[in-house]
Amino acid sequence: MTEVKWLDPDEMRLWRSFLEASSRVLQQVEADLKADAGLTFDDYEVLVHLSEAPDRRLRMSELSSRLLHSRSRLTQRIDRMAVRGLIYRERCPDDGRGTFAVLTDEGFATIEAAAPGHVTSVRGALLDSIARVDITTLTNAFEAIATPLAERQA
Amino acid sequence: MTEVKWLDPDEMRLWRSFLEASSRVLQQVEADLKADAGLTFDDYEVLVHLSEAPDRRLRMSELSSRLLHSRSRLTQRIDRMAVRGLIYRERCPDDGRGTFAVLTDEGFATIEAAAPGHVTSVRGALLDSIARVDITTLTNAFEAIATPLAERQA
DNA sequence: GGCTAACGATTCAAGTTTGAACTTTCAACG
DNA sequence: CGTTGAAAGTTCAAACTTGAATCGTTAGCC
Repeated sequence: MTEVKWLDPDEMRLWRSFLEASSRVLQQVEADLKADAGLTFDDYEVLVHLSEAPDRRLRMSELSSRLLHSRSRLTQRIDRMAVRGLIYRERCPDDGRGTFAVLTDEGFATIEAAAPGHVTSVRGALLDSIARVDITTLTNAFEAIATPLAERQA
Repeated sequence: MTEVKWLDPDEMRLWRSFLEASSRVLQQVEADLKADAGLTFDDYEVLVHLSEAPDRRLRMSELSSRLLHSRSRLTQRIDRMAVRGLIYRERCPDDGRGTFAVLTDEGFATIEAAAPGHVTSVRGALLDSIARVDITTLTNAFEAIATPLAERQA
C-alpha cells in the first residue's frame, strides 16, 4: 500500500452521492413503512421473501443469505416476529440441523395490507426520480456492482 | 390508496438491485475499514467531515445533518470517540446552546493513516465496477434521487 | 422586561445488532 | 463404525441505535 490512487473529483462525487442517495432512500422507505404499517424494513423484507417462497417457507440460512443479514440477526428477528404471530418455526425433516421459517396466515395478511403503501413509497423515494430510459442503465450498473461483491462475500 | 401502480419487472429489478448493491458496498467497505484501521464506517465519516472543516471543528447539529444521523446517535458516537482521544468537545462561544466537535491531532493522524486503505476499498467495492463513461450518468441519477428526499426530510 | 416558542444538545430506557462461543447434526474418510 | 471437520442454528454479552423526555439557552414579540 505504498502507492494510492486517490479519488478524482468525479469519483468522489459519485461515491458521496451514492452514500447520500442510498441512505436517504432507505430512511424514507423505512419511515413510510413504520408509519403506514407498523413494520420495520427488515420485517417487511422477511415477509416478502417468505411470501414468494414455495409453501411460504424458507430455511433460516437461505433467508439470512437473501437478506444479507447475519445468522444471529435473523434468529432474533424471527423470534420477535414469531411472538407477534407473523411467523412460526418448523423443524426441517430432511436435515436435523435445519429450521424453516414459515409465514402464518396473519403474516401473509400483514404483507398484503402493507404492500400497496410500500410500493407507492418506493416509487416516491426512488423510481419517480429516475427517467424511464435510465432504468436499464442503472440496473446494469447495480448488478455489476453487486455481483463481484457477492462472490467475494460468499 | 385504492389504485396502486404495482412495479413492473424492470422496476422491480431496479429496486432489488439497488438494495443489494447498496447493502453489499456498505458491508464491504465497513469490513475493510474495521480490518485495516479498527474504525467503524460511522467513525470514519465523522473524521472525514471534521478533517475537511475549518479549524477541524463542526457544530454537533451540522455534523449530524451531514451524516444523516439523529442527534442522539451522534452525541453517543462523539462520546465514544472522545474517550478514545479522537475528538473533543468545545462550548460554542457565540451560542450558549451549541457545542463543537473538534478533531484532535490523534484523530487527524488516525484518518490520515486510514485513508489510503479506505480509498482502495471504495475502488474495489464500487468504482472498479463502473465504466468511466457511466460515472456522470450515475452521479446524476444519485443526485436526482437524493435531492428531492433531502428536501422532504429536511 | 417578561412570556412563550423554538433550538441545540444530552439523557435514559427499550429495542436491535454484532461477533464469538456453543450445541446439535450431518458428511466424509479411514 | 468411529472419528474428525464442517454446517445450521441459537445464545449471550457488549456495543449500538432509537425515540421520547429533558434541560438550558436564545429569539421574538407585545
